[in-house]
Amino acid sequence: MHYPAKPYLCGVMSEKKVRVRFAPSPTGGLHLGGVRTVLFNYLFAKKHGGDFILRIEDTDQSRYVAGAEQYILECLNWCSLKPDESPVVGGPYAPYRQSERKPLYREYAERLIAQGHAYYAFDTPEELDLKRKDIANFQYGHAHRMSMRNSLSLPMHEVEQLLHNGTPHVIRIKMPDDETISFNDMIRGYVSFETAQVDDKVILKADGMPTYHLAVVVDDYLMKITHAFRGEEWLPSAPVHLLLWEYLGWKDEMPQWAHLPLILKPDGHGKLSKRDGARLGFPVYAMSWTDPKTGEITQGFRELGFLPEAFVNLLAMLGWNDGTDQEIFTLDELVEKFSIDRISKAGAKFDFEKAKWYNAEWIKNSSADQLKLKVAEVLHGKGITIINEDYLIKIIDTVKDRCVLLADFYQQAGYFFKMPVDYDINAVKPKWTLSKTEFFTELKNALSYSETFEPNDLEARFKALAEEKSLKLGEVMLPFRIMLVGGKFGPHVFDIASLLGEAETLRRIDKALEVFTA
RNA sequence: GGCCCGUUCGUCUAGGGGUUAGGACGUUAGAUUUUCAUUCUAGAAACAGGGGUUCGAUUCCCCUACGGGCUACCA
Repeated sequence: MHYPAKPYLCGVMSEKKVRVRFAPSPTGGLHLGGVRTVLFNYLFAKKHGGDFILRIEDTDQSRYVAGAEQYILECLNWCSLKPDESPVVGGPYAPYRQSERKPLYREYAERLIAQGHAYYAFDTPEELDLKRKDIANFQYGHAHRMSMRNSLSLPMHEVEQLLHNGTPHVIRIKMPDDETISFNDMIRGYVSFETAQVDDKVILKADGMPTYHLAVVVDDYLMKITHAFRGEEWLPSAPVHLLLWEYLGWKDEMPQWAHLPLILKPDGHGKLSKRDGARLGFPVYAMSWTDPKTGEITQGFRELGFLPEAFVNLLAMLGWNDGTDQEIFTLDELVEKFSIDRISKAGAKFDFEKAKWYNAEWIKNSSADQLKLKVAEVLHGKGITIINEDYLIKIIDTVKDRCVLLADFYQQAGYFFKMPVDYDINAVKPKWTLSKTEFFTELKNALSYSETFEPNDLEARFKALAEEKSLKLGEVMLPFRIMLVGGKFGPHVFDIASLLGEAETLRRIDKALEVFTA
């Protein structure tokens, strides 16, 4: 059986309004690959004037984690990828939590049984384990289903008795013995499978909840999803979904599938996981996540000091490009330029160095005004309270080119608000001389004999005094910097002095002199 | 093991039957900056292998190798 590709009309999308969904399972922090899936969903929807829906796939009650759903919502909000319909904003196809749609699924599963496309199975987990141990490569499928305890193998009266007694059971799809199922993936093109290789997946669990397989089909249908994006790890179960769409009689309304390439570990191989972040020293989650049970905190991109614009930008470039050399994109530009046929097929190893480069670019290209709130927050976290916004703006403008992460603003701007406590004493002390003490003592007068406190003026006075004292500029510039900043970094030293102002500059010279000559 | 997907510099990728195989990150060297960073210039660095098809394959086809995914009453 072949499911032909519907014509994929890029930008035309005449017949139906585009509707896509992101359907995470609320089991913990949101992985960067998850955010990329959201992003591609969102970009595709917005590009085609469609809707982006958030649906919570919480069908596994044993894996439910408190707070995870709220966390996901916050992530989307932080990235500005706001759903048009979701458990919180609601929508015409509510509820958007599968746990709240539970009663709905059984009916469809029963319908499949009535049609002979599914069956009850009474095997206990223990029995299944045993079989798997007994028979190498055991698959619950055409080869073994008749030797299991289910409504296909058992006499009808026995099945009725078991059901009547409320015996725990699941419902499994009955895969055809020997068919070829194929479809046209928007990213991969023609893909095909032999049904004989696929097992009879459980579609309704003993607790009455559907598994992903049933839930995704029923909800995508009911929610009128037109295009389904998901990670490549779902490709092997696609034939189950395809068959379900057909058996339920909805084949003509099946969404077009797009299986996204995976994001891989930077070293070695395999899917990128939370553990890799901890091991290699970079975040994997969008935002910090605290495990409610263990209290363990996993740091996220947001808390490490990434701008959401940069995060979205770098994620978009992991597996997609617009065909030009452009690498920095705003969300709006991405929406405008996004196209599925420019998504690559191969998985991408995550490169944290490049990720940081994106953030540095975004910081450099942002205005001080755009950054001020975030920088103020960073400084505030270090005990610095901003009282003069104009001052902060000027400082951001002079230091933002040297910051890669927002947190760097503390190192790069903190000394504008706080006199240095620790000095890079080794850079000055060994070469300190009495004439330097003299120089700086007199420098205070030299600098204060002026109505202005402009960099050029300060520099001229500084140089004149150095010459007068027969000191090489290099001998006193660095000490001056360390007096004001504490270390060997920062913008031009006279810019710093100018920004600091006369009183503060003189104060720092005094204080540092004490330390240097002690 | 079986099935499915994939393979261009270290990494992300552009390209596509005839190209000096392009860009970016990182890296190396130099310039600028009397700190550091930014910036600028230059350099090293890739079509997995073997068969076809073809006048010609990195590009199309097949095989192999390698990598990845799946193989739960998890998603």
